[in-house]
Amino acid sequence: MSRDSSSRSSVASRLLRWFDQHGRKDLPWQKNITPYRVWLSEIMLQQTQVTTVIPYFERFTATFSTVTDLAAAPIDQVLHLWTGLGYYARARNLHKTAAIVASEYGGQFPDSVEALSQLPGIGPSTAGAIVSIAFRQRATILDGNVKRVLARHNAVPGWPGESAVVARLWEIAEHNTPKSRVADYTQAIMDLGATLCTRSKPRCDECPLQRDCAAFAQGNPTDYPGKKPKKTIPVKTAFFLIIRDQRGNVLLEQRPPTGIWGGLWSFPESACEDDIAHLCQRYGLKAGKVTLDTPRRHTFSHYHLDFTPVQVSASATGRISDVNTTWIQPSDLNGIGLPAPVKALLVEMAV
DNA sequence: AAGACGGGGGA
DNA sequence: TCCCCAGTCTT
Repeated sequence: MSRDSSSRSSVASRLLRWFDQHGRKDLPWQKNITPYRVWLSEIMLQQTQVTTVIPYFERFTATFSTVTDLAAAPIDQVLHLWTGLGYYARARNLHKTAAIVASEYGGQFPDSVEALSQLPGIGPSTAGAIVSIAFRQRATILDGNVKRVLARHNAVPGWPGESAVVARLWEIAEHNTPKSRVADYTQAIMDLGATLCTRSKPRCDECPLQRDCAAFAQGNPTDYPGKKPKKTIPVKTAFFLIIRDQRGNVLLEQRPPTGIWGGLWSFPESACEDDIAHLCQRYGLKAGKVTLDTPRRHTFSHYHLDFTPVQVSASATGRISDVNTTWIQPSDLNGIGLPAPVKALLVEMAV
């Protein structure tokens, strides 16, 4: 039996009934639904919560009405609008996919999971979201909220980072996906995970799936999904060189296109205090007085970065050769992408 | 299969 | 502090 004897209606029909009464239907991307807007919202919502995404989504759609407009924009403008959202590879892939849709699909997104999955930044879950929500065709998603709902409802043990666990969750997700009202169903199960079936303090008393929820029956819903095995993350250190000219402009360098803060602009960076003078030479500068600021910590998912801002008084000696640099005014940060801690430092300097 | 990849918010 | 979130890509 795929269904508990106490359940009189399917998971999907109970979720849809709950969604009709309690679901959120006025989020920005739920209005004027188009493939472009659904795609943009789904990329932004990867690993990022709704309240964080909303202002970014509004700025993007106000700036770029269509995927073709986005494709025509310089990548620096895209990264600038993405500043603070994190996972900047999403922004680079967003721009690549916009270009492909504009040039190879005439500005119209393809409508199949297979074709969508070929585009940069679109994986199986995002493709399922676009097909089901924007094209209203049967397709399945499995994002963090859905994983949590299904892991609890079926008491699926293990951490979803393990391939066997996520494979089992995909099976369940596909089994539950209805043929009709699939757009509302997709919104409904994400909404349930975001608002009732939350990581901590789930509101099981209000849940339409409570009566056949295995984890609720066990009395331990928050034990699902299984936790990621914790490991201590390393600490890295760096010195950020704050170099200003007579007009107060600050020297920034564009980071390589891949890796941490890929394509974003940051301070010249030294791993070692003794290398600061040597590093300055690379920028065509002769270092004078060096003043160390108090260190700060920025934490990534996989390491801590303890960075020390360093005020360097420097005089120009020649041209810069192999690094892409620019001078900017801390009071005018428009047009370029900045990592959050770099932007914070610049904003402090502008005061 | 495992690691890389940001930043924010809740507890 | 720690956890982890509307995942995907690279190795």
